[in-house]
Amino acid sequence: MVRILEQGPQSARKHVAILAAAEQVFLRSGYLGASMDELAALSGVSKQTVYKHFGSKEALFVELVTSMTQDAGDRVHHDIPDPRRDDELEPYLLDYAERQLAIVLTPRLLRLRRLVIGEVSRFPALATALYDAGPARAIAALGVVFARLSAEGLLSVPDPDVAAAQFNWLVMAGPLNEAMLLGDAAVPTSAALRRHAAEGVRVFLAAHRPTRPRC
Amino acid sequence: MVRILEQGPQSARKHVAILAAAEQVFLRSGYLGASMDELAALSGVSKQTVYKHFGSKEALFVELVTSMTQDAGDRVHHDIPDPRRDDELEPYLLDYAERQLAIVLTPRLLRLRRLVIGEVSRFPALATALYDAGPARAIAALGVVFARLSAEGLLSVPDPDVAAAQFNWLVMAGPLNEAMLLGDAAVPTSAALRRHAAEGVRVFLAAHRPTRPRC
DNA sequence: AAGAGACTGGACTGTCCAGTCTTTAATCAC
DNA sequence: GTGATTAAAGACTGGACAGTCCAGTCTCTT
Repeated sequence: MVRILEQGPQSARKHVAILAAAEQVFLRSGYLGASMDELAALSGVSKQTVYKHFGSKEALFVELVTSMTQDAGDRVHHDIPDPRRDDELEPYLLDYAERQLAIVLTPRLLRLRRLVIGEVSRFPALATALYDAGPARAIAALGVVFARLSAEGLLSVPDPDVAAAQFNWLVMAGPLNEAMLLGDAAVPTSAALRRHAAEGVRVFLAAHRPTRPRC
Repeated sequence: MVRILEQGPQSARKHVAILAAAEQVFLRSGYLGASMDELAALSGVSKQTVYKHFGSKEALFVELVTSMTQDAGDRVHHDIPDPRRDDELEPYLLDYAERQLAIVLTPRLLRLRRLVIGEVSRFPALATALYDAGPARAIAALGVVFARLSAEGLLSVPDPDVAAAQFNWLVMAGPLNEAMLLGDAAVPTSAALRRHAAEGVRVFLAAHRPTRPRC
């Protein structure tokens, strides 16, 4: 066999090939619907090799889902700036909302989410991990920012974490729940998402901007 | 329906027994994980009878899910009063929010939702039906109310349907998404849900109450 | 170059399952 | 009461699938 690209040791290459095939097969067919035979064929590797690398269908599934979950969670929390002045607040929230929407509404992640939700009773730990790496992490990070903004008087929130959760869902919930049930094709265009984000930010700021002295 | 009744009460009893067993088995094990043998045994009926009544696993699943979806949708929209005066507004929204939360966060409906989401690619129509009977219907109904309230000056919303969606998700999204991923045990107590609803209503009204003349 | 370990292909086991078929029991007409 | 019709029970079929096994080949390291 002539190999054009020698990308490191064979074993490592097969490992990632198996993971790539697993992603495709599991996301398409679900946990029970996925066949290890098909998966092995798709990764261009023998079944034995799959079992050598991952032990069992269950273990492969768990490893795939946790790694996808971690990656996605990390991607969201990558170099977010911090608003300092009052006129930076709205653009900051807008940017944050658009960024989060763009990532979470990726077809790949939507399918992952559906898969994990459908398997909650079989793999509760995977769902918890997704919640922690997703909404929980995002809300916590936002809560920290809101707490500071509130202390500095740029924002008036009684409870920063509550406000963070409200902002998060105000922006995310509509498109996310639509996408969950109506399929990947129901994800709005990025222009529509930008408008949606702007409406969420507007309401949030209308409720939480510090009251200015009257008259 | 008529056909069933014509076949005598015994047949009708078996029909509902099968549906009850199907609910239990499908909600516990998922579509692929559910076994028709187990389902038949649980309903105290032979497999032949199951197939006589429903034709196939797929047909039984579709009928079960659509009927549960319809029932749930109808239950939410049952005798909702209408706010007339300004001081009725907040109690109305609170009551609506609590009611909606109480119904949607039922373990039975949560499991149904997980099941349907997990089967989006296999049964897209079921998911669409759930979206229409759930969020879409709730938001549309709320939009009508908000439009009237806005026309009467009790509320200040640029777009009633957008506001309705925002209110809906402000109230529902947090608990619902938690429940989706963290399991039925993660549903807050009704007291906690009442507080959560109150916070949602507070923010919504802070953003949308008509501006009063100052000083 | 050579040994250690990874990989292959495919056959194989045991299990499970949707859906059907045959046999048995019940129900009706007369 | 008897014969005909219908429903039910559960055995059965064909196929799929996770995971194992094996004999022989290939790849990496030293």
